[in-house]
Amino acid sequence: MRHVAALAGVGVKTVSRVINGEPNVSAATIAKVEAAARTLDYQPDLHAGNLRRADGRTRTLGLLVGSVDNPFSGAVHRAVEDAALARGVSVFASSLDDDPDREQEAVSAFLRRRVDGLILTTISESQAYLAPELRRGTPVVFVDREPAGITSDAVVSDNADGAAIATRHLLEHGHRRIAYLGDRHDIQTARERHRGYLDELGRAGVSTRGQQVVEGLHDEATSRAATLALFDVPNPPTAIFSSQNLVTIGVIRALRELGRQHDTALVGFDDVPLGDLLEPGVTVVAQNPQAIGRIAAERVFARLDGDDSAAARTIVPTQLLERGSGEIAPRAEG
Amino acid sequence: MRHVAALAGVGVKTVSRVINGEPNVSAATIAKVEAAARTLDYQPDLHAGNLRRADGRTRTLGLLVGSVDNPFSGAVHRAVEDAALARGVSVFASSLDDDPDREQEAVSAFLRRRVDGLILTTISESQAYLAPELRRGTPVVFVDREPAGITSDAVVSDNADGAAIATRHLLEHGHRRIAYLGDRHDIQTARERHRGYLDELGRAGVSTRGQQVVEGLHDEATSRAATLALFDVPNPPTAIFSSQNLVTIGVIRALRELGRQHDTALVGFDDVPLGDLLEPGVTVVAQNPQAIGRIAAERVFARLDGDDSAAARTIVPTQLLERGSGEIAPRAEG
DNA sequence: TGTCGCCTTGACAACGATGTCATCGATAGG
DNA sequence: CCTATCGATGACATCGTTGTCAAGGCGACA
Repeated sequence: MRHVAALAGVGVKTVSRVINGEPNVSAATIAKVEAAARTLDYQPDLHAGNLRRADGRTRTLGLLVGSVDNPFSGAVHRAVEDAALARGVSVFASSLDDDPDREQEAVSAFLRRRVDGLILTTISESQAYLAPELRRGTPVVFVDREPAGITSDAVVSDNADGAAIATRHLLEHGHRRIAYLGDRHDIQTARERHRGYLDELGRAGVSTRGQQVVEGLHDEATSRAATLALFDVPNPPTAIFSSQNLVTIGVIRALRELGRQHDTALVGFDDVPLGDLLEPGVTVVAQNPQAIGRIAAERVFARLDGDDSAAARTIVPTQLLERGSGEIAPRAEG
Repeated sequence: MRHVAALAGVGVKTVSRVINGEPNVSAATIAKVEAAARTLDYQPDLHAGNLRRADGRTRTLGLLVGSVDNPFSGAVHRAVEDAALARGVSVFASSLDDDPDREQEAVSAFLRRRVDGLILTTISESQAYLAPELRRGTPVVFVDREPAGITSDAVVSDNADGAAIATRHLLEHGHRRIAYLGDRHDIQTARERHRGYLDELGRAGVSTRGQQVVEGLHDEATSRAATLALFDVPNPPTAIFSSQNLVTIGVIRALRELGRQHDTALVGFDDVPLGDLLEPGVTVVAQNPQAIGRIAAERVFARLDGDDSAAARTIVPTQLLERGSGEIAPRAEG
């Protein structure tokens, strides 16, 4: 900026005025400064400005998702980016990998960079460590999973309800042996989905005792292995509820290997890419990651714009997509 | 930091020393400062530090990909993040949407935030506008597509070669009417893939005249429509080469609607999620986005570490994955 | 015991920008 | 013609941090 001022033959403050479009600068001066800026290919330093600027905004957001490589996360990310772009805000994106240390690291990196707001998927037992930052006025919106040990905005799917819908769907198609394949128990949504499954069985008066329940599945490989094991017993399940997209994919692989994809019902939680093109099509309780991301971003910006209403939990509806795999009838008892 | 210094009863410079782990601070002082920092929940301001710091590094990277929502982009992003995380670098990720204005906007936003390096997928005709920034010493690595009007590192797939492999594969299976469904012609990789297709037909002595070539396809919907139209002529193609993942998905949808997925061969460029689970499995020339992202990040960091060798173009091999759709024999002439 | 040198520490300027305020000249009003 | 007002401009302090440098204290060594 000094250089631009020197080249244009004006003071730095005048350059600042031109760059920021402040009023009360003569047309001739504006032209001189703009020419100089172009010549020097000047880009203002946003951070230096922020240091002194009144609002102290970095026009930057921190986003923590499961993994930027996961379709659900990608959709959330894209929605957040779209909302941010409209306001000239850039987004730092990081992957959680369901690792509490990564959560801490990422949040800390965001805060050191003075992001204006945080949109977080979390895994650690408590997010109480964010309390000081919240008091400082930084908006924090939790996505996908609700926070613990702290109160702040959250945008989530109704996991228990969605799991119940999936389970009911299978019950309604006559299944009574419905295996549950779930993610790690330290994940809040996994616990909720497990609960929804059990509750629905209970409501239907179906014993939860005889059901095969496997938790701790986190990727395709472990899910595939767990599915294969399901059929290694006398009375294998006639239906499977898989509570996460990668788990669902593992189940599909295993069922194909066993040649049982057409005689074992499957409903997954969270949509699977190209799920409608598989045979059978994969019936899922789909979440709405676009809406989750969009609403979370809107919430952050509303807070930044001064909204100080009480922290709210927004529930984004799930939707049962019947594509075939969930509508398979139970095998005749054998 | 002033507050921490005041609470600890020391000077700000001493706090700075403790925070940065500089030597020559007494153990007692370190303890006092750390206690004060914890009490106040102090987070150093990275940007303020950078303003004065000698190296002027923000420990920040700008990444521009097709769309953070696209599986290819997600994989690149994840690889870049992994490399960056190891060095304490955070990543700004933006989506290009193949829009030149977005390219300019995103790069400008990155530069205003003083990123240490850029990893870019580009669409505008020339990246000459980056020359001043390059001269300033900012490493710029182009991914997926090569730059124009400027020389800098690039990490790409061999698009023409991959397209030739796909085409040859179809020729070897006896096809002579091989339709080409491609992306917009202003995309460098799309042109390369088109070229590879034509070249291979030429090498095989197959006329390119009679082939149906549709370009300008950018999403599932347009690709689906174009595919349906392919079969609206007297001698429809017996094979299709689709030059991009979304285009491939559109083709699959259309072939299913027509009931021709088992009698029309298909090879796609770029892998498709769950492509191995479809029926038939989708034969593709797969790229290696993980490697592309990783190598690009390594390149940026090598440059930052002082590597000033000539700009290099790294070609990441493609791989033909035979899964069924590409091995379908031509229909008997009718 | 004096000197030297090392460890420890803080005062101060500087990074690149913006907020505040004073100055200057021109214009309008009396 | 004088003064009040306003537009245009720049000097200067400041944001939070680090680089530089000097000073004070203490132990070691001659």
